[in-house]
Amino acid sequence: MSAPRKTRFAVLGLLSGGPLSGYDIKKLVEIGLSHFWSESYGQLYPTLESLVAEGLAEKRAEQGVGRRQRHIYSITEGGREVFAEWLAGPTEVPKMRSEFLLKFFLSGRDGADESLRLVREFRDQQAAVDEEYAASDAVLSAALARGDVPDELSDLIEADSRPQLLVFLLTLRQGLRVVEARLAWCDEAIEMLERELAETT
Amino acid sequence: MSAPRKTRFAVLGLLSGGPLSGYDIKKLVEIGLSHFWSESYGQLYPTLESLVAEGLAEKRAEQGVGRRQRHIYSITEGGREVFAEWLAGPTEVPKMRSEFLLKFFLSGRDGADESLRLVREFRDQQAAVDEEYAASDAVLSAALARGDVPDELSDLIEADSRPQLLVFLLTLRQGLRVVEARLAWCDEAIEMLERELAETT
DNA sequence: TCAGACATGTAAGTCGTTACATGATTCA
DNA sequence: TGAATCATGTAACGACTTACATGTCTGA
Repeated sequence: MSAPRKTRFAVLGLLSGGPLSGYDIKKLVEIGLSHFWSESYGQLYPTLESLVAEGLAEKRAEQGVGRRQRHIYSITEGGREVFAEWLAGPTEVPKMRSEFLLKFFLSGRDGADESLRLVREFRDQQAAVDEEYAASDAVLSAALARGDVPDELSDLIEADSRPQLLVFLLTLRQGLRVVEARLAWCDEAIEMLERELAETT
Repeated sequence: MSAPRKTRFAVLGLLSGGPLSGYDIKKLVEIGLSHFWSESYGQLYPTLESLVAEGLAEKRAEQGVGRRQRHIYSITEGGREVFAEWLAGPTEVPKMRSEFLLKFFLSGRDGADESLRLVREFRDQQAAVDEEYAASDAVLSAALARGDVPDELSDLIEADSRPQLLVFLLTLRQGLRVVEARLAWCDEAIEMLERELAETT
């Protein structure tokens, strides 16, 4: 049994930084959490409603002077407790599913040529991700050194919060390290497969 | 839209190595693919039925002399085509969801202490996985050097198939590399957070 | 005026897990 | 005899995504 229901905690966690609308939350996730988390509206709005129903969040209508009516949610004391419990509790060891690794494994029967093609394709994919992460890392590292928070992140990170900026940089850097490990693996795999191919022919 | 339905391809791929029962497939996935793939019976048996319904696999009842009736599935020509198309087609860039990274990111507001606790916990978790993978890697590397297939893998890998054994070893080794990258990241993160903590106090 | 961002929501469908139900055979 | 393994399947639930539906405001 045991429902993961992790969307709840992501929402609660973001709300613990201040009141937000569903739309805000979606944007924040896209800006700051996209390399390790995602949420869709179809998940978000119902989750917000259920949080309110359970007393973990409160909904308030912002009267629209100019724009369309927004619904602003704030976390309650109960919500903070539930969030803190989750944070302190056990963290699931994720069971991943990698389509690439599945293909690669299953390509073993078709011979090293096909496996090689797959690795090369994967390498290109990962190299693109690597560049992206490396660029963000540079921006954030510089910001941390200067001690200020980049504009785009001001909704996600409190001004002058060095610990928050550091944690943000570190989450990104884990992604970077993993991608670089995969890149190194690609090179090893290509070399071993090429040698295998050379020996067979 | 576009249904992933990747279980179909995993099944088709395993079937392309020879006829198997649902139970066999489950076991094979557990033995050989567990670090990057999983299947549950609740997914497997319906998938097998739908494969038969679409003419991609054939079902045959094995008359049980001793044991309970088994249903053996074989791949058809059509199944091979569908499988080959998937193998040649584009590979999805996975959108991962890491509960750890979510917690870590969200812990930034609670200060570096909480973040440190999370990283240390994660490090222990990853270290355990690392040991496991490293042990398997040693066994497989030795087998590859000797040129024989370990007994436990004889259902998954054809005897004398060096390319298959190599690919098997390489899938494992990607896992190993990634885990080791995470371990290195943990050390970096711990160091940076400790320094942050020291400077603040 | 029209594209793009802002903004909220629902419906349908897929994917996947867990728990349940059932029953045979083997071996200690 | 009883636990473990072999073996097949279903029911219920939960999580999540996509597409759809709708409408406002801002600025080029």
